[in-house]
Formats: sequence, structure tokens, C-alpha cells
Amino acid sequence: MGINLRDILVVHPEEDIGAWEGRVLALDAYNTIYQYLSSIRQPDGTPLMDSQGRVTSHLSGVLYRTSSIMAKGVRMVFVFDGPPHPLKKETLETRREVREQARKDWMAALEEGDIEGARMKAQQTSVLDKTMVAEVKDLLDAMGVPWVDALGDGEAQASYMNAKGDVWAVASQDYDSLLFGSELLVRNATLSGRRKLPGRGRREYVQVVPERVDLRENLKAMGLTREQLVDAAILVGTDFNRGIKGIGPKSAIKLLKAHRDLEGVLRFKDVEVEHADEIRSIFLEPVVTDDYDTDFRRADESAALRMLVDDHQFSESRVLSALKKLEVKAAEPTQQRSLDAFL
DNA sequence: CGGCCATA
DNA sequence: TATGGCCGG
Repeated sequence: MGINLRDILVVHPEEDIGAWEGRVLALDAYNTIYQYLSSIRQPDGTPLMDSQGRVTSHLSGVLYRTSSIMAKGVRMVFVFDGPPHPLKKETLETRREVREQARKDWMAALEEGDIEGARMKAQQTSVLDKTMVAEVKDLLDAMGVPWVDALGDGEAQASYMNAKGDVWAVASQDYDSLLFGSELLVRNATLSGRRKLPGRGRREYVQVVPERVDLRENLKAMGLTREQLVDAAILVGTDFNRGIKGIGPKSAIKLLKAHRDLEGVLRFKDVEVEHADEIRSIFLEPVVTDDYDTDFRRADESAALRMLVDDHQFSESRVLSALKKLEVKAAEPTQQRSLDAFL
């Protein structure tokens, strides 16, 4: 999933997401929904389902997480992926194969009575279909939360909105938004910071805190331009190419500094990368749209109840208390620029 | 994943 | 009030 820059970035941990009160985040919607589909499951890996056997984990995640984050005064705009770039085909095919194998392993683990193993495998089987995407958009409409359809990669669109100043940061678990030119990336934009560590029998917890990653700060620390960072990513491998064997993030940065650009490194190493210029343009000149707004509206309670309670057997009292959390914050206008100027 | 209840 | 464990759909 994207390039892993975890070890080389300057990261600012945050004690609580409430530190971002008043901010608007552009959320990588697919990234987020996949997280819900993989983690909101029973111990044996079965996802939440309604009486007709339709998966509801994605709806549960969007409703409860969005409302509790917004209760802390942090607002989110969901950005959905458009059609994938043709060069992403191989990555998508690999993910499909991993899912299929995981499904077999899940069934095998259940057969053996290995509950923990079953859950771990089940988490890798999540499929996000068109119906689920449409349902999430309907739910967001009912919640009064804005969403945007990207023309291509959602992270590219979110990064564009961030660079324009329409949102304070891009929220994603992936680092690709930095390549797309987002000024600020936030990770672990979650409330309770306690995650169960997948371990045999023993209960271990890790503290997961929200964190900020500033593009300019990191480029300065690395001594690279964004163009060079993109070239480094291409060396390591992106969703659009395989990368050079033996080159990780650290050596990629060293090589870029020593040889200035991708071409220089490739000459030095005497290797080739296919479609290099096209991949560069995916990151540096992505296809984006200005056809969006970031306005929050009042929640449509009856629409939400119809969808969640009538159609999918959610608990009415839980849905109502989640919607209540959206009330106050939704009415306040989005004034990202003036807030930034003020702070 | 967050909500919520049992427990102390 | 704080923590851990299970439930939700």
C-alpha cells in the first residue's frame, strides 16, 4: 500500500485529536473504509452484518468514528477515489490475489479452531464494492458531512485541496499524499489510542497517537525537493511501479542527493525504470477537480434512521446519540484560511 | 472501529 | 472515575 516512509520522516505526535479543534481534514475515504472493513469484526473474523447478511462494518465505522471526532471539534471531508490509473493495474491484481489467499487461509484457520489466526486472515479479505461506496455517500449526506469524488487518485485530490488551503491537512495512513504535494499529512486521526497487539493468547496493547507530518519540514530535513522525493519514491517502488531491488527509502534519498535526479541514479546504477516520466506526472501533475465544497450541513435525522435502523437494524438509541454529537459543530462555518491566519 | 457495561 | 472486555449488526 503506497510507499513506506515511516523510518525517515520527522513526525510530531499529538496527545489527543482535540488538539486539532477547529481544523478541517480531507480524508482518504477508501483508505478509511478499508480500515473499518478490516477491523470492525467479531473475534473469528466475521464482519458486522444486518439481518439479510449484508456487511455493515463500513457504516458502523463511518457513523461512530466520524461523529466522535466531530464532537471534538475536528471536521472531515471525505475524498473518494476515481478510476485507477492504468499503471496501477499490477498493484490492484496483487491485492486481489492476496485477498483470495487470505480468504482460503481464513476458512482453514476456522476449520482448525484457530480463532486468532482466523481473525488475522479475515482482516486481509476486505472487499469494498460499489454498493458499499454508495451507502457511505448516502450516510455522509444524511450526516451532513461533505464528500468529493476525485477524478483519479483520492489522495491526489485531497492533497490538492490541502495545497489550495481549503483544508488544514490530509488524513490517511498512507504517505503518498506527501508525494502528491499535501502541505500536512495527519496519521492515526483516531480517538481512543489503544490498539490490541495481535499476539498469541497474551493481551498486549500499543499506544497509537495521532501524528502530524509536515511536507516542507521533511523536505528540508532530507535535503530534497518534492520532485526529488518523487524520484526517490519511484526508485523504492510506488503503486505504479515495482522499484529497484535493493534500494530502500534511506539509500534512495542518498542516491538522489548524490546524483540529482532519477536519470542520474539510473545511469549510476546502470538500471532502468519503465514509464518513469508518466509516474512522475501522476504525482506532480495529477488530474484534479475544483468541483467540490467543504460545507457542513445539519444532519437529516430521519434519513439516517431510515437507512441505519430500518434497513440495517442499527440500534436507534445509538444512532441518535451519534447524530447528537454532530449538532453543534455542523452549524459553524468552515474558515480554514482565517483560522490559520489567526493562530 | 467506538460504545457501553461490569467491575473495583 | 478508570480500566478491561465484550458487543454492535
